[in-house]
Amino acid sequence: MSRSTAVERAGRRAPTIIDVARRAGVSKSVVSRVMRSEASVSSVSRAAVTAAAEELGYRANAVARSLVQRRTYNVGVMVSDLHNIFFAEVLDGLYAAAADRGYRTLITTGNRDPLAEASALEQLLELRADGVVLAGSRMPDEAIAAAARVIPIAAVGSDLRLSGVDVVVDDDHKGAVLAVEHLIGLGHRDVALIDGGKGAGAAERRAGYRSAMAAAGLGAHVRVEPGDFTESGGYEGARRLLNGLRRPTAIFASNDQSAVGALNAVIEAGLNVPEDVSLMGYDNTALAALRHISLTTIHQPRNQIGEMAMRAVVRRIEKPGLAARRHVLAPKLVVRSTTAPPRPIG
Amino acid sequence: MSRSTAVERAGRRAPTIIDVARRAGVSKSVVSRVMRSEASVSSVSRAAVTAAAEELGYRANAVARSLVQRRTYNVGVMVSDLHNIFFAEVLDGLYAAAADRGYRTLITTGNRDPLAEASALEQLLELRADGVVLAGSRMPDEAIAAAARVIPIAAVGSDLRLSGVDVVVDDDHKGAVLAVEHLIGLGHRDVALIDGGKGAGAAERRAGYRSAMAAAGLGAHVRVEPGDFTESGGYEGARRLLNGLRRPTAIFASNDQSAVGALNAVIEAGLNVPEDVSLMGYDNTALAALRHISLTTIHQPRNQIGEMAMRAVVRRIEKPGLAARRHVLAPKLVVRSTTAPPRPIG
DNA sequence: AAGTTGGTTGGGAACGTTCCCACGGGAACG
DNA sequence: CGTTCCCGTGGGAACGTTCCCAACCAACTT
Repeated sequence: MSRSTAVERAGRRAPTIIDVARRAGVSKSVVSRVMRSEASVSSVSRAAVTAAAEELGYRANAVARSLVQRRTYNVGVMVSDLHNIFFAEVLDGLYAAAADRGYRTLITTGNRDPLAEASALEQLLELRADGVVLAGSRMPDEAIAAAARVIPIAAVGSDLRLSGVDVVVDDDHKGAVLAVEHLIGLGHRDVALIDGGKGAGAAERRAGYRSAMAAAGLGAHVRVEPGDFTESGGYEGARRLLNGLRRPTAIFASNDQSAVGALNAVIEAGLNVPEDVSLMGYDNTALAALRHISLTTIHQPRNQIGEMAMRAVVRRIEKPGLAARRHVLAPKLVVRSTTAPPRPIG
Repeated sequence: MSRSTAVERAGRRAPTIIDVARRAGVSKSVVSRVMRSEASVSSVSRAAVTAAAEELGYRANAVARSLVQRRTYNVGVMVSDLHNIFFAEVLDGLYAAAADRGYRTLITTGNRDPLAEASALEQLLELRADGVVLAGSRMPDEAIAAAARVIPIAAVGSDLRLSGVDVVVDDDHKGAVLAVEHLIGLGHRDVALIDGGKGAGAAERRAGYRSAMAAAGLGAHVRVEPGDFTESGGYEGARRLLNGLRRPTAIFASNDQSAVGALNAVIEAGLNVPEDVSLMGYDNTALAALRHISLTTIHQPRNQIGEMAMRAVVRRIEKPGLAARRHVLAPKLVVRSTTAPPRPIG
């Protein structure tokens, strides 16, 4: 087999720093200095190099640079599920924060498959990313911990408790408390929860629901209906709740997706939202904001979550000694049209 | 300044092929051969190398490999907007096709900003991606053409006509015809369009609407209401249509997002869908599938679009001489609950 | 006048691989 | 028994940069 690659056979190779140097009549060192906009280059040389580079269509080779610098200025982001719009805004925050600090963001995904996630992470390590952000990972803790020994890692959207990994989470417990307090404040007593099962943050939300109910003296009214963060899970859960003996006057679904399913079940049962049943979601996704749905929900500062995660990783890239931390952000209540006081008794 | 990088100061450097060779008692060549699973290595050496690599936690350095091979086996994907769930499924297709062919997928985004898109593309070129897929790009044609001279490029989700760039599109004209024929087949005559403005595919959908109406002898009933592919655009458009003199019995919105806005306007006007007004969208996004919305729409084979695009790029990476092509895929009608025959007159 | 300084330049080593070539030794062959 | 062949191996060059060091020249200082 010939030494030349497919790409090269195409035509001429991409110009290198040497080609530019030759054309500009200077040494490769000068070209390198101009490209990195270092100060100590005469304006004559600088102009010659700039012109030559322009004429040749020269583009710096990040691969070679990374090799010699032993760092890439890339931060890898492993997104468990690109279908989940939640992560889109997190990515916005990640991007902005990375760009601010002179880093690029490289996205890979595991398509919700732990095995694929592990291989995506492995890929990032082979590419020698300087740091990694895991968004909603479902990998086993030990796999993450092993990687964290090699490279700074931050995790968002999954509440793992690993030393050596920065974790950025919304305070789901507090968010759930906010939701339940809102409903109780409207006068509801029979507030049921549609659970999120093993989903990210579901346990905290459940605990928040329980403690807010207890704090209001409504411990006896606690009712947790199984669910799984999906629309159909919400639908089924709401149906069971509505067919039950004591129909709740308010339903708190663990996320917006399942709240939309629940909304449908309520309407199918011939009931009105919010007159007959109040309904809440969690996450404040684009779904909740749709006029046609207009769901009262809890907002997570997604953008800020991404920003914090990137900041945490970069901080530890640049000062490798530092310890990883846990960053907790405050959620916010967003009132829309699906919650109202319960019908007066009688 | 010291030569050592931040990463290195942390602790020991990542092990190299040389470290493995020393520990296994062989030369670096043998290690390299084992890592690339080449045949001509004795089983003894192979075992020694494997063990040594394992013990040291050796991981191949893709940066160094890319440098010497003059190719990275990375295909860059520039997604104009990660918030658009449409692209998530395209990405699935891209990923699967890339993995099949031994390539990795690197995602970047331009956040709908042409300038940011251009710099994202530039970044991919500096990283020496072997090829690029543009998903929904809004960059000027000339910028794309310039890049296409350097590297194989495929575009999806935007219907540019550039030689040197593979283009994969859904046949939007045909999709619109499908939609209108469905409505006409149900008995509708007053079918209005909520337009997509300058959005990707909007012009073709408009043309398809017009020609299907004309073909059915309903040219006089053509009514194109401005819109912009957003929910609020759909809402406003539908309001204007419903307040007009001759209220349409069916509304074809240029995408699902605007159809949901229109749905809301119809309901607000005290009308029922589909009894009073039939409603169609386009794209078959997750939104349309929600029980609560259950929108009749046109399905684009998103997964397949991604697959085709990746296949096209890889084909030209491996045979640089080949010409770029245009690939057109067929859309499909998906009937749900928002379309029905019009009310009988009288 | 000689030394010092500072700005500018060029060359060589290094980064961690892959690829090519050469070499040695045993098996197969004549 | 000598030649040829093949398998396994090792070493050096190359990939395109950055970084360090040395060298040069002009201007300034003492």
